Amino acid sequence: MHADTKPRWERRKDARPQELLAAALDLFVDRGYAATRLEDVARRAGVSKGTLYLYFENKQELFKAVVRENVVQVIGQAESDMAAAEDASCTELLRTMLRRWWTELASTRASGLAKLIIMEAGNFPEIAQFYNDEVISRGQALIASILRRGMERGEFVTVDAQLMTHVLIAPVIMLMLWTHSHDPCGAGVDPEGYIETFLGLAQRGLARGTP
Amino acid sequence: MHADTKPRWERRKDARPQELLAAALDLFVDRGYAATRLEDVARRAGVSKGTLYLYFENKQELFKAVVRENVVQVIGQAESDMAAAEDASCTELLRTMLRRWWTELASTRASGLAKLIIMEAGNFPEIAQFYNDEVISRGQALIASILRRGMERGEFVTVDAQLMTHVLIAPVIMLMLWTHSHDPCGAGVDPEGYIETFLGLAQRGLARGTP
Amino acid sequence: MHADTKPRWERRKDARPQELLAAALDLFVDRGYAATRLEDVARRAGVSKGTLYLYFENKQELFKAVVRENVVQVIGQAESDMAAAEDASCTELLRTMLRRWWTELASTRASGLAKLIIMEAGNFPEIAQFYNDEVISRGQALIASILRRGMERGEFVTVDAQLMTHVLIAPVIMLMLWTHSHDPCGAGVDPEGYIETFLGLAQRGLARGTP
Amino acid sequence: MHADTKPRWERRKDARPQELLAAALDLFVDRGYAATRLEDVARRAGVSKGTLYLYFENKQELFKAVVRENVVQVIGQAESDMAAAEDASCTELLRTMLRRWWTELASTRASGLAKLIIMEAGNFPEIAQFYNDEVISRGQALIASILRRGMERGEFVTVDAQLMTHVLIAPVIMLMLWTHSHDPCGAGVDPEGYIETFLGLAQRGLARGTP
DNA sequence: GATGAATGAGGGTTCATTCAT
DNA sequence: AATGAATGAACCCTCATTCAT
Repeated sequence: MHADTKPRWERRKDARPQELLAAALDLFVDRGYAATRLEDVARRAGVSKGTLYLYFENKQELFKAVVRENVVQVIGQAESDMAAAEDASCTELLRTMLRRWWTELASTRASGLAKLIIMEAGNFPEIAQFYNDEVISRGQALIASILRRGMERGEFVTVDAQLMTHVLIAPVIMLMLWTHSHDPCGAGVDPEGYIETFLGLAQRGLARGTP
Repeated sequence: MHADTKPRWERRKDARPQELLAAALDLFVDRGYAATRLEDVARRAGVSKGTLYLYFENKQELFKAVVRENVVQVIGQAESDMAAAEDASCTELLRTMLRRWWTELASTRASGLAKLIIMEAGNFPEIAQFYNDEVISRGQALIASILRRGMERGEFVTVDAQLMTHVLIAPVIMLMLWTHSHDPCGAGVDPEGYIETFLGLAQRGLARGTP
Repeated sequence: MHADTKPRWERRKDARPQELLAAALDLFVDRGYAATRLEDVARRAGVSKGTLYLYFENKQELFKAVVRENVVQVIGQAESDMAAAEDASCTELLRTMLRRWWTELASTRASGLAKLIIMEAGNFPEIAQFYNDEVISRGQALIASILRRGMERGEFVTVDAQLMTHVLIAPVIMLMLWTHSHDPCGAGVDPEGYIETFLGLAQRGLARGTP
Repeated sequence: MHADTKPRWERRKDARPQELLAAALDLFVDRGYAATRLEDVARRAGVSKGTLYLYFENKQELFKAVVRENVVQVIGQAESDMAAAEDASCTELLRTMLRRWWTELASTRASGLAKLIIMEAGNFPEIAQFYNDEVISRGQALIASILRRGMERGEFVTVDAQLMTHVLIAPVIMLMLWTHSHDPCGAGVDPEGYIETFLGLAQRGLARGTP
C-alpha cells in the first residue's frame, strides 16, 4: 500500500537541459538537422514533446544550444591557451592546436555537427551563419595567427596565411567527416596515424630550412 | 486522321529519364536529399509530378539512379595516363594528378555529387558501398602508387603511403565540398590559390632534401 | 519562533480571486477568449499558473466569473435617476441618458466586456442570457420609456418605440466596440464628436416640428 | 462486377474553390477565425486537409478569399452604381445605399464576417488591415461622398461628413452583428422595421427644412 | 503515356490542464 | 496553499505517393 505506483512524471529541472542536449546531439549527428524529429529527441531524453519547449524555444535554438555546449566551449579554451603561449615555438604550437582539435572535437560525437553543417547549411542559412560566426571564423583565426607569428619569427616559409589555413584544416575536417560518417570513403583510416602523417607533412612543408 | 503521322515528340519518351536524372542531379546537389521535392524535379524536367513515377519507383530509387548515372565513368582515363607516364618525375606526376582531379572533376557539377554521397551515405549504405568500390578505391590506389614509386626512386621521404594518400586527397575533397556548398566554411576560398598552396605544401613536405 | 507572528500576506488569500478576475478582465477584453492564455492571466495577477486552478475550475469558469463580477451593477442608478426626472424635457432626458451611458459605461473598461460578450456569446449561451436579462433588457426599457413619454407629450414624432430604441442604442454600442477594439473600423473616431453628431441627428430626427 | 466501387476521390477542379469558400464562410462566421480549423473546412467541402492547400496558400489567404468573394464584390458594384447616379436625389441615394447594404450584405451570411473582424482584429492585424482597406475605407468613402454631395446641393443640413458617416453605419453594423450573432442583445429585432426606423430617423435628421 | 488533383501521415509548435514537490 | 515542470491533444502546414481522367 505504500506506493510502488510510479509517478506519471518526475520533476528534474536541473538535469533536463543536459539530458535534452545529449539526446539532441545524438540524433542531430545521426540523422542530420531536418530529419531529426523533436519528438524523438524528447523521447530519448525521457520526456514528452512539450517539455522540450520549456527549455528551448524551438528546433533552431535547440541546435544552437547543442553547438554551444559541444563546440563553442572548446574553441574558447583553445583561444585562451593560445594567448597564454606567447613564447612557445610556432611549430610546436601549431602541432598542439591541430592535435587538440582532433582529441577534443574531431574524435568526439561533436564532429558529427561539422558534417551536419556542411550538409544542410544551404537549407538553413541562419544556422550556417551562427556556426560560421561562432566556430569557423574563430578556428580559422586561431590557425592563421599561428602561421603569421611563425612567419614573422622566421620559423615558417612565407605562405598566404589564409589559404594555408584552409589547407591545414581540410584534413582535420575530412577526418571528422570520415569518423562520424557511415560512408566507407575513409573507412579504415587510423586516426592516430592519419593525424601524425598529416602533422609531419605540414611541419616539413612549412619549416624554413636552417641556413 | 492518317495514323502514320509521327507524333512530334515521340522521341521524347526515350529522353525523359535523362532529363529527369539531370534535373534530379541539380536539385539533389543543391538542396540535399530530404529537401529536394519531387515536384520541383519534375517541373525542372518539364514534366508533371506523376510522370516521374512512371520512370522511377520512388524518391530513393531516383536518387540511386542519379548516383549510378553520374558517378562512375571518371577514373579510367587517369589510370591509363598514369600507366603511360612511366618515366616522369613523381613530384610532377603527383602534381599533375591532383590538379587534374580538380580541373576535371572537382570543379564540375559532379563534385556536388561527391558531397551528397558523403553526406547521405548514412541513409544509403548500398550507394556508399557502390561509390567506394567504383570510385574511391581506384582513386586512392592511383595516388598511393605514385607515392610508392616516388619513395622507391628516392624522390620522396618515407611515409606510410596509404595514410599519406588519405591526407593528400582530403584537401581536394574539402575543396569539392566547399565549392558545392552554400555554407560559409570555405566561402571566399579561391580554388586556384588553394590548390597551389596545397600542392606547394605537399611538394615541400614530401621532397627528400638533396644532400 | 513565536507562532503568533502573522505571515505578511495572509490577507492575500482573500484578495487572490479579485486580482485574478481583474487580470482576466484585462486580457479577455484585450485579446478575446481564445487568445487569452491562462499563464498570462496568472502572471499579471502575480501568481503562478497552478494557483489559478485553485480558484477557478477552468478557463470557461474563469470567464463566467469575470462576466458576473463586472457586468451587473450598472443600471440601477440610471433607473432611479430617470424616475426622479418626471418633468424634464424628454429631448433633454434622452440626451442625458445616452450621454451618461457613454461617460459612465462605454468609456470605461467595462465597454470591453460588452464587446467580448457580444462576440463570444455564440460560445457561451448561458452568459449571453444572463447578460441580456440583467443589463440589456433593463437598459432598453429605460430608453423606450423616454421615447414613449416624449411621444405622449407631443415632443417626439410617432415612431415604434422598441425599434427606435434599438436604433438609438446601436451607435453607442458601436462606439463601445470601436473604443475597445484594435481594429481600424472606427479608428480615429473622436468619441466626443461622434456622440454629439449622433445626438444631433437623433434630436432632429425625433423632434416634432413646431407648427 | 462493373464497378459500383466508389472512387476514392473525385476530380472537380473547377468546383472546388467555390465549395471551399462556401465551407470556409460558414465556419468562419460560426466560430470565428482562430477557432476555425482548416481540417473542418476541408471536410465540410468534402475534401481532405491537403486539398485545401492546393487552392489557398494558407489560412489567412483563405480568409481573404472569402472576404473578396462575399464582400468586396458587392462594394465594387455599389461604387459604380453610385457613380452612375449623378443626378439622383441624395436623400434617395443615401436611402438606397444603406438599404442595399442591408439586402446584399448584412442580411446574408457574409454579415458574420464583420463580427469576426471586430472580434479578432486585434489578434490578426494583417487581416484587419486587409479588411479595412478593401471594405471599410471604401464603404465609408461611399457614404461620405453622398453626404458631401447632399450638403453641397443644399439637400442636407451641414454636418461633419466623416463623423456622420460613422454614425450612419453604426446601426447597420449593429444589425449585422445582431443578425449573425447567437447573443440575444438584438434578438427579436425585425430587420425590416429596424432599417425603416433608422432610415426615417436619418432622413429627418439630415433633411434641410424647406424655407 | 501523361497529367495534376487528391490524399493523409507527420513534423513543429502552442497551451489548457495536471500533479509532484 | 502555492508552485511550475510536465503532459498531450490539437492545430497549421508540407510533401511523397496514388489514381481518376
